[in-house]
Amino acid sequence: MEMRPIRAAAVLEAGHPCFDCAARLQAICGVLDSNQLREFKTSGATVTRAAGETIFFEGDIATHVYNLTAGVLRLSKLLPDGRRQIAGFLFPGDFLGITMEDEHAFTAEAITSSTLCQFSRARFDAFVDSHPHLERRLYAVAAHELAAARQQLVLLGRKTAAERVASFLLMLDARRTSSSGGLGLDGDITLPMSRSDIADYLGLRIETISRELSALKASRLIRLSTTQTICFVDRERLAQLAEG
Amino acid sequence: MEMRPIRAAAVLEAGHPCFDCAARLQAICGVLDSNQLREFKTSGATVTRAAGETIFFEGDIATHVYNLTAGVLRLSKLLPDGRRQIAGFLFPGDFLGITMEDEHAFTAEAITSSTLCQFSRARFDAFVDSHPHLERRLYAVAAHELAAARQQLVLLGRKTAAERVASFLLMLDARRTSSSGGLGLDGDITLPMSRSDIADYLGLRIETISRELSALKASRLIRLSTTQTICFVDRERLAQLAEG
DNA sequence: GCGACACTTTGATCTGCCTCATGACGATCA
DNA sequence: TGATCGTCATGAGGCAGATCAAAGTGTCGC
Repeated sequence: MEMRPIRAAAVLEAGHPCFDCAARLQAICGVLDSNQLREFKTSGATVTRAAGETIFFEGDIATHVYNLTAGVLRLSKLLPDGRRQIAGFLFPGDFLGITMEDEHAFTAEAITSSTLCQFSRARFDAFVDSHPHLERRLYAVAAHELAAARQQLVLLGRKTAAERVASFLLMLDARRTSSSGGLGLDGDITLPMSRSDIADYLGLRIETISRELSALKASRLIRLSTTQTICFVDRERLAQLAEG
Repeated sequence: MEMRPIRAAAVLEAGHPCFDCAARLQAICGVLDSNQLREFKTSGATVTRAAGETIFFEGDIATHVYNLTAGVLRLSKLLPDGRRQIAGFLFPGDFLGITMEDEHAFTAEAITSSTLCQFSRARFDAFVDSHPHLERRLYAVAAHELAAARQQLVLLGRKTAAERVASFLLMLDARRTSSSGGLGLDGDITLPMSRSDIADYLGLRIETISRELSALKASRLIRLSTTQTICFVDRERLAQLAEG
């Protein structure tokens, strides 16, 4: 099932509600033309969350779906004793709320100050019903997320701590190139999330993240400008390390 | 996006190509009526694989998609040094081939002798294009697989060996109840896969699987009729163990 | 039945990452 | 400037699960 090139006009007229949305072409909205987009946008609302605030909790009834237009989110789940696993990070353009269940299986929280387009599930479904290429786009998004999750299964099931951290840095860089707002000079990437978030994403402890980053730095594969800014020195060897 | 109850007739006339397909109602075919189903089925082919044979390799061009009608498959990936991760098992009724990439990211192999309905990607896409509720069903399948994969992320990232094995047994039982062919008396479930497959699915070694199953047996949570047949003795405590 | 082989179980030891402890660093604010 | 707090880094030691080794069990062909 390929994406047919139903391309929306890249430029919107001034005054369009999505005029200054940087994420529009990355998001599912990318397949809508100016009029469809206006209708879509006005069927929902814009909501913002400060860093640390929650969009929804695991177990909440899934009443809405969202498009993330600015900021970074994490999707996480807690075990009864407090162990936490982060299933993924969301960047501008990402769709939030793929599920066929009544309840959310994961908690969604803002890592940085974030902006989202919010739609009620009922309205969203109705809109999708009448826009077949949007439905197709949604399937593509789900398939993409599935591929990413399965890739992460390999990492969590079989990779060493060093391989996990290397894979993570490369993955983050790959996404930054396409969508994220965390830009920098050349090989510089910004880590919007804390060591704790990285650890819970990679199935490690924060001490291990620190140690592995220090080791990568000592082997001259990366440099750490600040604790949140990383510069690739030898991407080749990093990629080798990531795959074992 | 809910499933509207576009329900196909449950009973097919004799002579219909899908007449004796046990998986029809579980598979994506469940939303097709008798005529649509005939058209669909005859647009593809039926293929069989013996235990251990491969349907496709990771890296192969994704030329076809499949419906598994009988048997059990595994989806796996190898790291260069031979470490293997199994991303999931497929049972009758499951759809194989959700991807937007040109290449398969995982290898699909038959664990038991299996039968599949095979469709060329092009024909399948065309058929889906003209059957909107099939498209919706595909999205539901992708969303379901995504939820399962994320659940597995929690297991691989944060659960102990004992918790993983307990979770696995319960998950297998839950699927058997709905679709699998591995029936048995009451609480008996059949493990169609080897210890090695279980280990590579749970991110453990086969010795650990053996030890944990022995431990569950010793604590009277399960009984092992044969090495491949397990009987739940205390499902309650098993479920508690699975969640920590 | 018998032998060969693959899979599974069990035991002994090892190790990679976790746990616990402590200190460094940066941000905020008085 | 210094005090307080949260995040990050680093060291020492421990443990869950890996690794290595060997014996038990089932299956298949003859």
